[in-house]
Amino acid sequence: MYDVQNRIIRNLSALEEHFIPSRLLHREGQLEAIRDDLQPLINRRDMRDVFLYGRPGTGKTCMARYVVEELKKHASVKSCYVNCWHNSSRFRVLYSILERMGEVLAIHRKGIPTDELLDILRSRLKAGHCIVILDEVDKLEEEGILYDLTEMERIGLILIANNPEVFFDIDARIRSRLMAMDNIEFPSYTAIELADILKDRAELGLLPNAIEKRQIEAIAEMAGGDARIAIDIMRISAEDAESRDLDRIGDNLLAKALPRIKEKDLEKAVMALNEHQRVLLGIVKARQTAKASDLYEEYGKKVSEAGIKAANGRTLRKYMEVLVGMKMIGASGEGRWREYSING
DNA sequence: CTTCCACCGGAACCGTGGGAAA
DNA sequence: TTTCCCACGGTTCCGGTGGAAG
Repeated sequence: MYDVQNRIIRNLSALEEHFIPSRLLHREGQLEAIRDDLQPLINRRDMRDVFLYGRPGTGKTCMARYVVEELKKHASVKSCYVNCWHNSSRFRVLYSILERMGEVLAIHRKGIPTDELLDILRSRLKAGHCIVILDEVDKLEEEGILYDLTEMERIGLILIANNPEVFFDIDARIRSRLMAMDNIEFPSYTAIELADILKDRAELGLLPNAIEKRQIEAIAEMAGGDARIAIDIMRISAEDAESRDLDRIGDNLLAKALPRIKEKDLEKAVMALNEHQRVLLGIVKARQTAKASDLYEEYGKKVSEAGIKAANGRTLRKYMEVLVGMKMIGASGEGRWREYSING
């Protein structure tokens, strides 16, 4: 569909999360390094596995996709992207890989053992190499899958995580394999670098004069080194301006965009919780800080008021673990002196 | 110093639900 | 249809921990 009557947005997809730009600014070193690691695939040899780490919005995922797409123009390899946040078990990771390789029909059976998935994958790989991008690899619950995949021939891994601490308290055999990978750091962008990236996106996604250079610099300053946030601010304020039928983005819309992004992110995260987790989160939020004993006591009260069957104590601790892992709640102290608090 | 207490978290276990084979 | 097999979320069990109480 052509956006003929649009006054702000030229091409919305260029401002969305999964867009892969034709060039990646300020990542020349990383790009070269990964290209070198993938190089052997062109001659049908195994690539060197890579591990990309850095804070959110530093271009890791984008880079991985970019490099894989680029390579596919020169080599016949398959590729698949798996997000370990949603696929955290050994079974789920393998299932996703096979699914993205087009093997769904063959494995419709639900009662299939995980080891059989490994065998299927192994046999499919006889046909050629496959690059697997494992995003948010630090969210994996069964790290053993990393061992399975690293020992498999014709599979190339691109692992992505927020911090290199995935290496800590992990099985030594797996750790040594991770250490042997090419570890590539993605530092946060500076405001100047972010402004360059935004200029590129604005050229693709927005109509001329929809946004001023000065405003782009302001967004870059706001985003705190996070390209995802920067581009989101631009997209949301552009959509806002478009819906108000303006012919340029107003400064007031820019200022409104950042809190809206945070709000949306939180909303999305809360949606993913179950009712017990929401009760727990609500209690900590209301009190700002809660000792474990008080938290569980109040949970019991709230839940019986609402007529919900209380979850087992161990289950509650697992729920709290999830909440803390999502950074929605902070935790300090040990044992019965553990105290939970609201972040930020 | 020893025992107790209340929570933490790993591991084994169980019930459930869905798909396939008999 | 029944029977079997499996993954998965939740539960049960239990050793660990460290300040408080005796």
